[in-house]
Amino acid sequence: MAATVTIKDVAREVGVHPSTVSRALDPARRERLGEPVVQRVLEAAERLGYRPDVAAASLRSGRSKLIGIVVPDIANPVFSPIISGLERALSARGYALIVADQRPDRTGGNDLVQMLIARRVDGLVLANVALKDDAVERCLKAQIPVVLVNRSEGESRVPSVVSDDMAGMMLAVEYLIASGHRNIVHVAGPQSLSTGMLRRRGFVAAMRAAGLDPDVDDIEESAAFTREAGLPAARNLLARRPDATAVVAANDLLALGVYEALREQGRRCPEDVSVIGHNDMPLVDLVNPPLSTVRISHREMGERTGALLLDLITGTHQGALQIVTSPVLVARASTRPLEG
Amino acid sequence: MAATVTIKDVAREVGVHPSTVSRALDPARRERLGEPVVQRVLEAAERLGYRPDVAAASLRSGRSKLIGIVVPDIANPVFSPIISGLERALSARGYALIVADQRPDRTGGNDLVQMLIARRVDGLVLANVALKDDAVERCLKAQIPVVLVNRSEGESRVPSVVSDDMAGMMLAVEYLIASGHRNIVHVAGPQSLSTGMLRRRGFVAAMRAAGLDPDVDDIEESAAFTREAGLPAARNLLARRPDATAVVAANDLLALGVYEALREQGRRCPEDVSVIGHNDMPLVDLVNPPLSTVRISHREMGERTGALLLDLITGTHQGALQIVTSPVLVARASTRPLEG
DNA sequence: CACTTGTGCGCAATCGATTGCATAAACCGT
DNA sequence: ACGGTTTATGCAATCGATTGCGCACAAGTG
Repeated sequence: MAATVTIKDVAREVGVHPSTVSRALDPARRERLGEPVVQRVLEAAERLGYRPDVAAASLRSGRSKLIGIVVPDIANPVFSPIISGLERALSARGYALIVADQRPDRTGGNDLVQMLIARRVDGLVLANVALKDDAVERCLKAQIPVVLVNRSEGESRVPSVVSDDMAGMMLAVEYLIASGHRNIVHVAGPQSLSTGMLRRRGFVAAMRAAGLDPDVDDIEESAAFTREAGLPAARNLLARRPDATAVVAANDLLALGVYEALREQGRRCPEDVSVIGHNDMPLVDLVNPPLSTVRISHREMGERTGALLLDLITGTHQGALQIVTSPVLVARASTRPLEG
Repeated sequence: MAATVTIKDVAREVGVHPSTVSRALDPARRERLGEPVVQRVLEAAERLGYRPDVAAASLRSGRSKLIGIVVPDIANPVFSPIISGLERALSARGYALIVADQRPDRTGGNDLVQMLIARRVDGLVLANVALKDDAVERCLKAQIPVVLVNRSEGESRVPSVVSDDMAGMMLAVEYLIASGHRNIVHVAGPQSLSTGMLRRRGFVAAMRAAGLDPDVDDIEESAAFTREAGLPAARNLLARRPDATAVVAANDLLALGVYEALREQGRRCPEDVSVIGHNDMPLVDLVNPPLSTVRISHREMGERTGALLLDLITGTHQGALQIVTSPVLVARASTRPLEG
């Protein structure tokens, strides 16, 4: 078997003490050592094929070079690019990523954060916080660096990386208004999530700014950010407001639910009703009709989350703790100007 | 600060030796202990909020309860459900998952497997092997349990969980033939991957079985399993075989590339040309026209991969080492019978 | 030339849990 | 009642790397 080569073997090979090898291998503390020794250690380590034992290092130093991320669903097209971007940022700096999936059916969901902490992760990313979430409390209490991504908390107690959800929704509404629409309604996301609440606020703000004061009838809250939840929500909304000429959905999946509801009623998109989504997830440019939406770069959010978290861990962070990225409107064929 | 409570604290609390606590906490070796002691230990551990230090346990025991997975792209709709299913199977048994993304731009891709091994993972899942891949060699040499998923190796040296790619493609072709099509062509995937090669073989086999002997002109190999690669491949193929009435693509993204090529040429799907894909990824039921395809349950593959790997690790495995799942045909609107 | 200052490295304790072996107590049969 | 088992638990070494402390030896100072 490949007898695992330890720091001791390298030390014996070079003729120095293990502690010297340890120092020589760490770029930070290498400075205090003599140049020739460092070279010999490096050469020997390379030659013997030395790989540090992360477990041992972690045990002694308390640092694991591991980051944990908790997501509601790995396969969700919103979260998978976030994970991807995060992994990229982390691996570039020698960190690895543990992914934990917070499905509702999971026994004691709160255990997830505990589990990751028990694994001694150096930092944590939460992609699933609600506006009021005790997972954040637990991280705070555990003194562990944590960054929220995609969704933020009610009170901003911890750093976060999010899209400007209000602004994104305002872009969508303003675009419709500029196209002549006045009877605009909103399929909102769950109001327990920042994305649901802020997008709804953006809707209301943009409508008011145009002198259109939306009332409760103009908004229907969906049970989840899914196609399945979008359909009944859209049905209700369209029944209440048959005169609506445009529907703004809180995300793309909900917008696809709206498509289905319209189809059920025999109304056409965009001829009868314009629809606009949020996220610009893959393939929505190919659905029928191609969906107008608000584009968010989830991958970029993941990358910036990683950079922020690592800076926090190493204590080198400077700059804002609340990072907000700017979404852009992508107009496709599901929206059209209202004819006079 | 939350002074981390160790096994020693629990031992002191109960009035026993640390080793006793260690045994009491392990369901396997608990049997050999007295009932009352076990109870008191469990109670004390619970009360003090004891969390085992995985790093310490890993160092001593050599087991990390970590599994690594290497994927070509986390955000790919084929691989993200695999990761999701895998994570579910693993977490149910106390294992956590480290995800590593094997992007082409990565410096020294082979380091990924090494990196995971250096982190002392108990097992490895490779979702990105080519037919001839030295990553497998390295795992074999490192004596580490490994399972391939989605793609298999040329020589079956290691366990794998894959869809029956040949059979899936034959389903597609047979369906078209039964609908009256004869001039059927194939946009193949990269032949360096098992999915690309086996699906191509399935195409050839099904055609031959129907007495139609396809030649090289009927097949165009794409550079990658992407929409972008599908477009030029489809262009070439349709130029060579303008009389083709049906195109079978090696996966859904390639099929979407075929859509674009048809649109460029002003030909309609399915009126002029039927198209069929492979994978049944999310949203292909909503594109225009809804794509007929061969459905693979990637999530289930992920779950079975996890179960297999854990059985391998614990040495309790019995049964086949090559698991093959059966795909099903999903007929939608992109295919239609050929009118006599 | 003695004496302080500094540099480079060795020493040994330590992180927390696991495990082979030792041992004391309980139990058994005759 | 006693030797021989069996059973339950204690003991201490161990995994591999990190790190505070301290010791040489060299360089610098009066």
